Amino acid sequence: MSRRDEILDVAVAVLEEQGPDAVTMRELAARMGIRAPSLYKHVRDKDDILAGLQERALIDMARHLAAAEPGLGALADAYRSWAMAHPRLYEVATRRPLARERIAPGVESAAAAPIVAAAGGDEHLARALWALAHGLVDLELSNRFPPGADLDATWRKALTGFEK
Amino acid sequence: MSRRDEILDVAVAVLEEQGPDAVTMRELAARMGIRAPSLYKHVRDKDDILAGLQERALIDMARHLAAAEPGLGALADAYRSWAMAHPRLYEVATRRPLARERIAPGVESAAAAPIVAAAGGDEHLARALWALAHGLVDLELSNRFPPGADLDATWRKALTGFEK
DNA sequence: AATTCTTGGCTAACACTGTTAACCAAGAAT
DNA sequence: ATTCTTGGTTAACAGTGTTAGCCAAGAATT
Repeated sequence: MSRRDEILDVAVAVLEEQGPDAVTMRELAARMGIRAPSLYKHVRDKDDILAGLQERALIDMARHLAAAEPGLGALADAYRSWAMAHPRLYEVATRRPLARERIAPGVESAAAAPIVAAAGGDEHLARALWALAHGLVDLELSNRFPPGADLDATWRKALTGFEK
Repeated sequence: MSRRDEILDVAVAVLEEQGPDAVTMRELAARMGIRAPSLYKHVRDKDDILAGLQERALIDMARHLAAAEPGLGALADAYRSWAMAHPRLYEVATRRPLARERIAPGVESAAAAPIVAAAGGDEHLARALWALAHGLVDLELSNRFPPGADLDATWRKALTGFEK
């Protein structure tokens, strides 16, 4: 495993354990037993680390979505459950422009594939479904829904419009 | 107009002109002809400023949505056009937990009202519609859709599921 | 075997961030 | 005439990402 990958491992751990503000060059370095400037021997800058996290999130989510049972409902469940299992990672991967230059080719389309399949190949429908799921997750993660809202019911209602 | 409101005015200007990273206490102060520490006489901390921006965004968006023609399509257009007219403000207002304690009561429900109305009072449907619109806007703003994607068509397709 | 090159660490330092403390002048209130 | 409040000031601190310059150890080359 490359040193860069070790850094990304540590970054994921810090992110999920202590939140995004704790993902600092000095904290990552400390966990690895080195000093912050040494990180730059393996990584271009902090943005490079975040792009790495984004790529990892896409890959992992793609695998999770691909393993879902067939059908729109199961796919939606998979999407939501992945996000809720890795909330910080979901945010950091999602709330920044896709760094297409820094991400291995095919990763983006692999993540999209299960959704496109569920949409029967209709790319507009696929994007609509994706946006719907992302919107629900994003609003839930940033506490925009009133406390106590029955989000299971909301998800069910949301999907009725699209189930054939 | 209170000094706090002046600060928020400046913050909005800096945000839209130079992006979120430029919204710094020293930059805001410089534009007002004072020094950074003086801002703290009118504002609790930087988070207080961001909460103020969030409140302003909600109010302005509520007015814009309320002025839309009746019908789901027009409401969706209004939502999207407001976001595209104030992209940075939309982000900063949306990508942080709703600071309900710092926001005037009624603002949140006023912003939600037009959507709830369009949903015929069904709160789950309203939240689904909101999430759909937010998801589409959010993904567009962070450049997640492939370059050149026909988003008008995606919006049209997205709404077909919900038009009665 | 002797030399050079590369790798991956180090310290020191810089410019910038939000924020606090301590001070002070001017007008309002008593 | 005195005191209090308002809204500004400078100096400073801890923490951020990042660069420059140095150096030891192992790899590679002659």
